[in-house]
Amino acid sequence: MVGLVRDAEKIARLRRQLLAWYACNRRDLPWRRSRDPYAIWVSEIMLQQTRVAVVVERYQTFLARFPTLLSLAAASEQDVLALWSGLGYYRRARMMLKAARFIAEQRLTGLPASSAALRKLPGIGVYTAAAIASIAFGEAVAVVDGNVERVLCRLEGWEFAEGASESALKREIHLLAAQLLDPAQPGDFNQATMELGATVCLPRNPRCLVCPLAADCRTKGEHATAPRAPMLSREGAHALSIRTRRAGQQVLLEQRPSSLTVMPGLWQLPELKQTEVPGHLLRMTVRHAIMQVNYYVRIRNVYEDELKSLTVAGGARRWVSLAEAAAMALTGLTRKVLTRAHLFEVRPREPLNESQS
DNA sequence: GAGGCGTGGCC
DNA sequence: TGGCCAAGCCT
Repeated sequence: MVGLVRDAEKIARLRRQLLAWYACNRRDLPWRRSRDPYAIWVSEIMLQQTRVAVVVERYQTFLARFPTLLSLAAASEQDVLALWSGLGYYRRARMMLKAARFIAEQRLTGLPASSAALRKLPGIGVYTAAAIASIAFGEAVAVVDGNVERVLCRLEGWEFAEGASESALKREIHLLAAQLLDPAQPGDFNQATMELGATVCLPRNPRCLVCPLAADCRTKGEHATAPRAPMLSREGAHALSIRTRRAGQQVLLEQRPSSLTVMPGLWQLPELKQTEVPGHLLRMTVRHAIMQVNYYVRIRNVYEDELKSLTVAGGARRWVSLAEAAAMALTGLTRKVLTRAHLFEVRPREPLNESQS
């Protein structure tokens, strides 16, 4: 399977073409302007299973609020989650905070500088350890993420065989990535491969005409991808209420119990039963996907004096101003509803929520 | 090792 | 409209 090892010339050519392409085509992303290992770390955690466009916005805000590892270590979990609100996979934020506190408690000067040491920190797996080590510290270790897998499989014509173990192929991919890696500039090489996968060697419609590796590619983009687990799409439905005080501009939020596996500790609008949002009170409907479930959520207003007659669930509750709410660890759905209801807009004169029934 | 963990946007 | 993702990690 590994046929490259004796072909030093081909390896040199691939490196040269990839790096030359990257030098001209790299996107100007904020974390590429930093050499700070902490900043690289933040970007890599945020980028896990998350689109670049979303991360670009959040990365700057996060670093402005927590500019150093020590400032993060001193933060409360709720403050960190508040900045993570809407990004999803909230465990990432919790683990990053945990790692920052661990480093601070050990009185270390910063992140460990080797991939092996990084790997021991919570939230840093094989990929992230290699990414930080190569990009921030120049360690000659290859990264393998979804992009690299796709690029190398297409390059070599490797396929995920039906029913066969994926681990053998994954091992080959790691070996090949390690062979190709340019030890002189591992950070750039790794980012170049990922960038190629993200912008040229696309999953569905690869742009082979502009690919710097096309001449050496065995598939020209034609290759079977790994069989995906069939996505179940269930329909769920529940209702949320925007509960407002008539006098003050406040909403009622409840905190999800810390024992939950999904979004523990985050704040949300109180839930209602479907029947408690009849059509004439419906303010809006929001589609919101949580994992593999599409929820069609019905929203109504509930004023404070109506609360007693409606469903009451357990959990901590707080009346908060909209400014406070905007700064809290809201679930993505709640943030979406409050934004879409224009509650986060500054409209001083307008009485809140009385425009519709 | 498979399943759990979020979300906004794209087609 | 609704299915399908996108720079993984943990258990």
